[in-house]
Amino acid sequence: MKTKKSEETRTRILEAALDVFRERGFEHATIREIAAAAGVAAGAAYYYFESKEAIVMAFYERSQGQMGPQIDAGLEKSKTLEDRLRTIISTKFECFGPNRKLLGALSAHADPDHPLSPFSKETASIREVDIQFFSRAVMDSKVRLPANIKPYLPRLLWMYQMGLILFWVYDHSKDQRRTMILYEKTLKMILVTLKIAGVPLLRPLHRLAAELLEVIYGEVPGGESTQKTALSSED
Amino acid sequence: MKTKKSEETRTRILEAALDVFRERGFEHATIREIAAAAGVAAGAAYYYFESKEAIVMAFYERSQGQMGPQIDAGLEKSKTLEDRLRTIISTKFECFGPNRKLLGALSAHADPDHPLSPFSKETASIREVDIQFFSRAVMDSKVRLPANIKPYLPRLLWMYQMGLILFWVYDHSKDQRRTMILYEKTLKMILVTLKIAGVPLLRPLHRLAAELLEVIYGEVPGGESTQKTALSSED
DNA sequence: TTTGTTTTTTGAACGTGTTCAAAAGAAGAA
DNA sequence: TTCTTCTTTTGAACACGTTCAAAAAACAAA
Repeated sequence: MKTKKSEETRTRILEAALDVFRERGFEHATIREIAAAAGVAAGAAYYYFESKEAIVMAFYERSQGQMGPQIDAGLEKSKTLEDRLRTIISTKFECFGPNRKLLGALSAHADPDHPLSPFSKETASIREVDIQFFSRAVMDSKVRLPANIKPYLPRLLWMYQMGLILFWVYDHSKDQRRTMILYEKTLKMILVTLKIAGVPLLRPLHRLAAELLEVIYGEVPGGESTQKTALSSED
Repeated sequence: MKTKKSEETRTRILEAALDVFRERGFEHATIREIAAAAGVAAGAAYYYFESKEAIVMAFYERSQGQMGPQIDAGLEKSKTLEDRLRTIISTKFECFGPNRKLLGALSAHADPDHPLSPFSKETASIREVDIQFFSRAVMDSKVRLPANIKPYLPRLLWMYQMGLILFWVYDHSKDQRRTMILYEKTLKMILVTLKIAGVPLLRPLHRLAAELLEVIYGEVPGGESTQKTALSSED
């Protein structure tokens, strides 16, 4: 039974953890310190969270939840694909901003089998919600892409955004200026690329890309499949 | 003084570690187990290696050293850019093959500040040797690229290769078939892209790419700079 | 050989994330 | 209230990576 008090304790621990993380950095923060700050025993943290890193994950999920409406509203207003992508990505930068470095604790997991990896089946639902934003951004926009590539576009854009965020997390430059330039330039490049995607010259690239995407994401456009991991494998 | 015996003990520990890693996997292998297998006390490992992960790094360096001549010989023989790139990349897959999963222990570090990150200043010399291979591959090949992009090509190809390897490390498919397809298709795509890079239609992309690369790598083509990290920042 | 110096090895101890049996508390049911 | 059951909390204990003072071994100079 989900009692009120229990949920309160959970957030108290989460909040305390975020404080300590911000102060000491993720690695130097100790569970005992966090527990003390939350006014509970060390073991209590493990009643609510699977691991130290899972606390960061909880923060991530919570942020994602809070971003949802904000992104929805933004997408409502903006009309062009560029505006929509900017809405999604900029919102993330803003919301994660105060805890930017914290995300470094999660980016340690490239392994899709690790529960906390952005590509794991455990994080599938978070990821799917996220990809949905990009689906909406692409939907009824003027992009004309070959039918065998278009279905993958939202996932590719999500991947792009993950890369951007990763760069951002470790960007030491003032106000993460370098990330902003990366953002600006690469976004333009993507839009230009989508714009000229129709020219016959690029046909060979399309073919290759389509073949590749089908294998990597293991899906034919229109077919159904139970894909759980971000880059599904059928081993 | 570097005694013979000392070096021998070091490799004994390294070899024992690799055995245990292969058997138990990196995470489940314990230092005490490794030390026991090497016939030394637990602390001894730390006389020779900075950390458990540093042992994997040592393996990486050693492999890199062994690959060098092999790649050199291969580059000598092959004439086209495609052949050269295949030589470099395939050699890596072959050499790392038996210890593929081990590299996962290193890929945990996206943080360029971490000593064991592929992008850190500590690993700069390894990285530079590696990038040299790609320089040789590009050198006196028929690729015609704008002068403001071409200098970055070796580093971009190195980055591409790192991505491939990362995918490979976590590829569960039989014989890493999916990675091989990714390899095949993306390599073709890169070659096609380089081939058509000259057409005027792509001019806007060139401009954006050049501006971006200059900021990210912090270098003007021809200027000197003391870049230490893989994606240098001037904060 | 003896003495002094440097390199190597040891293993106990530390700090940390994590586990878990047991205690404490909350919520009904009587 | 008292008994029962479920949830929450505790804190000692564990395993592991790592440190380090001290012992041992190797070496150099006399």
